[in-house]
Amino acid sequence: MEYNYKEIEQKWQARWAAEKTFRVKEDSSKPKYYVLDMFPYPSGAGLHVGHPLGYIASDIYSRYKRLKGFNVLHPMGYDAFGLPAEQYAIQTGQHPAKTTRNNINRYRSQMDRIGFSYDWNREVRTCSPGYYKWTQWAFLKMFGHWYNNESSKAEPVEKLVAIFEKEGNANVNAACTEGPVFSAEEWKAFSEKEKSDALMRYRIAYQGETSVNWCPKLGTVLANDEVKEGLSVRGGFPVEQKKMKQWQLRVSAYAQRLLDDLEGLDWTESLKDMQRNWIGRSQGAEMIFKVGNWDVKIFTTRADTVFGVTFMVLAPESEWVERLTTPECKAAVDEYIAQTKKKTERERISETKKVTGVFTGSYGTNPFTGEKVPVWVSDYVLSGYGTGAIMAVPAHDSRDWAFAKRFNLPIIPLIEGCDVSESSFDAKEGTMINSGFLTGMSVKEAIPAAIDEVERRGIGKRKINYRLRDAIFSRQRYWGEPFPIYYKDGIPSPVDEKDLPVTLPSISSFLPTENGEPPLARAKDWTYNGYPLETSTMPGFAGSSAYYLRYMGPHNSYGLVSREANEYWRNVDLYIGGTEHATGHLIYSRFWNKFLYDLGYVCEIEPFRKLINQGMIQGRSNFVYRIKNTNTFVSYGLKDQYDTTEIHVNVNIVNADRLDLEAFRNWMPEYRNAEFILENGEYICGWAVEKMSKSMFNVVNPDNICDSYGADTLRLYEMFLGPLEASKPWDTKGIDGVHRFLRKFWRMFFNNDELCLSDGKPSAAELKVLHKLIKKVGDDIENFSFNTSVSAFMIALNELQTLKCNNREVLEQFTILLAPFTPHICEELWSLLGHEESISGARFPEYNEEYTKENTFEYPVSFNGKMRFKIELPKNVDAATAQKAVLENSLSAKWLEGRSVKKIIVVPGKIINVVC
RNA sequence: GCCCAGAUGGCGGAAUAGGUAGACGCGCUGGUCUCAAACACCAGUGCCGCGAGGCAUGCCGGUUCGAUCCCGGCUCUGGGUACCA
Repeated sequence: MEYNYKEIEQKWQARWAAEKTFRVKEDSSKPKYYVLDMFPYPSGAGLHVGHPLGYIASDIYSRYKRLKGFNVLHPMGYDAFGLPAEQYAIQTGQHPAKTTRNNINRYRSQMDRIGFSYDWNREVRTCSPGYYKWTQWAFLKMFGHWYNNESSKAEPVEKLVAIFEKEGNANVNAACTEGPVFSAEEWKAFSEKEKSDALMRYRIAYQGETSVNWCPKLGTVLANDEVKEGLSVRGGFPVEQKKMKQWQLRVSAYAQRLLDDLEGLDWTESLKDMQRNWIGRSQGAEMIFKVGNWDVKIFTTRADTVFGVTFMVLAPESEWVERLTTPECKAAVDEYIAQTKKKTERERISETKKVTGVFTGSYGTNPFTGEKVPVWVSDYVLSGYGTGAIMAVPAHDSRDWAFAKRFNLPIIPLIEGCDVSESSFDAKEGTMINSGFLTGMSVKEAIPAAIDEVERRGIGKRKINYRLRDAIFSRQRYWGEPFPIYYKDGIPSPVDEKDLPVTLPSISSFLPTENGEPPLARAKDWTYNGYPLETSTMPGFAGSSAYYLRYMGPHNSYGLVSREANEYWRNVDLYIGGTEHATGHLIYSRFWNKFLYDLGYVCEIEPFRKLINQGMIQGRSNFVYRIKNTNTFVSYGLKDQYDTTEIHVNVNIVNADRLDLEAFRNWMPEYRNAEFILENGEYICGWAVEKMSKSMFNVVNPDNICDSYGADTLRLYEMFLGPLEASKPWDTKGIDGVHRFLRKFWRMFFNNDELCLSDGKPSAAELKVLHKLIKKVGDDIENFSFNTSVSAFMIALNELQTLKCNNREVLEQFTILLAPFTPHICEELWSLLGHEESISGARFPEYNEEYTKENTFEYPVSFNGKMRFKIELPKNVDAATAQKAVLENSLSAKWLEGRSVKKIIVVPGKIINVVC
């Protein structure tokens, strides 16, 4: 009987679906385990072989955990709102809902072919109203809460109102937007609008004027993590800074908790580092500099360098600029600010080295020296960080140094022996000089001493700043969750919870309106109780922030997640996905979870206990070389003899870098009559590792691999390719070896087309092979070292083959071990072995050390210290010979001399353990 | 610039208590089977050398009886971040 993967895979995929093999329910009799994949955005291009890498790993782990007796929650869904579908809609007029549905169907059929063990009954789609109801619900909760720094948690706005009514806002310690202080009387006298505005500064979901990343090409604002190097991540369009009133989430309120709780997570250090850097905690001080009659607050982490301040700088957007600019300087300052406004983010970055700035005409007073220092404006100071104003210490800050050089401002060195003629001395080390009472201290002592003095004099205080900004939550787009907010006389008001979801209306065109409003403004009757509804929609990360909770009970209509389900499944035990979400989704999701935790809706402070980043599978492109102005192509090895152009060629008509000439001629009409210059009768293509993309003709579709090798081979091969976390190019060179292994495994069960197994007791040799494998595979899966476990299977199979093993028990256990990797073939063999139930209900074999023990013996020697070394010994060596061998042959004989060894443990041909 | 990770045959990669470097797979070479091919199986395969032997885990040094592994200093590659005061 031949290994017919096509038949086997179709058969078992159909059976799993029909028998709902992977459906799970809460079951308190079993320990739970929650394995989650980062759900995909269903793009029009479909899945390529890179996408399933993480899914295969998580599937193996899920199947393994089931064999280990766990109740495994392993769901899948779609992150279905987003820009590409809408851009496509603008181009083609097709409704994004329709293209999204088509793409999802395509994804689903591609995933089904690979044989994943998802509980599809729990599928979620972020764009379905039943799902986004809960995204809107969470938003309303955030709108209805504020962050109390005293209790370090979110509390209802009603409580805040009660405080305002009693004593105003002077003593409220909240994470909030700066604004005026008011008394209880003033609060009571406020108009509705004023009250709304005051509360808005406290809400966790709030509307506020802020400088945003505006992408004119996409017609929308973007969050910081959606912009890379001044270009939009989606589309790569330029982004500029613009002040706009936008919905925002007060993520910054949670900065410290997001930082602290990283400690308890089983994530890689590098990923935690990325989050730490993104949160960017820095400890320093706020200090007041008098400028005329004004108190200008600056933030610094180097209070110790205050004696070296030679000027001050304001951000162009700072509110101080207008007040501090003298009439004589006004024209120049206005001109400078107009120029910076025109620059895009990209230009600002690319011009990093160009130092620009302008003098305001005002002078500030150094609070320590009393000296007057000029106040400048420059775009190297950011309005969004600290106070938007700095004290400049050119001797010890490279940016200040560059600025001082450019504008000829004095540079005063403050650290003994430092040379600031060519560059600043930024390191926090050395002994202070020229620094009044700080002189003679080390920098490490001086920093806190300076801050203490600042606090003692009442000219400032300790302050911790975070780089993490509040998340901008509005998008001026159609294909996203509508906000459950309407405007009553201009006051943003929440839609009643019972009226959720606010469903996305159908509209005629997906473009902004003539007067620049978002597409939702085109919707007829976009109102709530007669009042206009918000016209922007939520960003992509809204729907992905709490989806892992919804999987716990996606059909319940009374809550995001039921208490019972949440208390059973708790949080994600294993999360697999790409690093690209390190500073986006993984921050937002943690924030969202913590907020819901504060409100008592979820029982764990962190959503994802363990996280693995699978590497990217890159494309391996192939090239042909056309001799210029001809239709002749020259093989890679001979191309240097001609003047050629390198052309990408479809990798699907290239096999092991050999071009299929006929297929090439048929590939495109222009190559119909192509001529070739071959080497050794073959056309060899050049190659390069690049991103997998359509335009480079290097996309490999998993369907093709399933056709020609089968899903089991694809699964096994993707794991065999290398460590899960490593990025690697897709290369089918080794796939035959993996396929060969499966065929060999299949043949172990048969003799002349007949199932042929012996029922006797396994031999000692067979048991040794089997139990070594049980140990190795179990350990490897636990450590996500799937590539080495595939090798272990190959080695074990070779050994069993050498032993001519056809023992039923041994092969049955081997099948169970292999089942998580290649479930189809294992199900088939399992059923041929007479089992009626799916192999997923089997138990992972128990490892028995007895079977794998080496021939070990111990005997006393004398020696101090403890060490191990290796030595070659003949088989069946006796103790005396062994000792002699150790002393004579070992590289360590010299070292052993004169020491007293107590005991040496010998394994023939292997390790000898020497104990003191 | 800063932070993180990595560098091992012709190739992907093993070796994670400091102890036979190169497992396993690909590729390549030779052989068996076959009319032939495919499949399968057997043997060989780090480099140099006819050989004995020598050299080998990016480079330079150190610790150790012994270093791919630990320490110091470089080089290069990949990822993150970018005026965050």
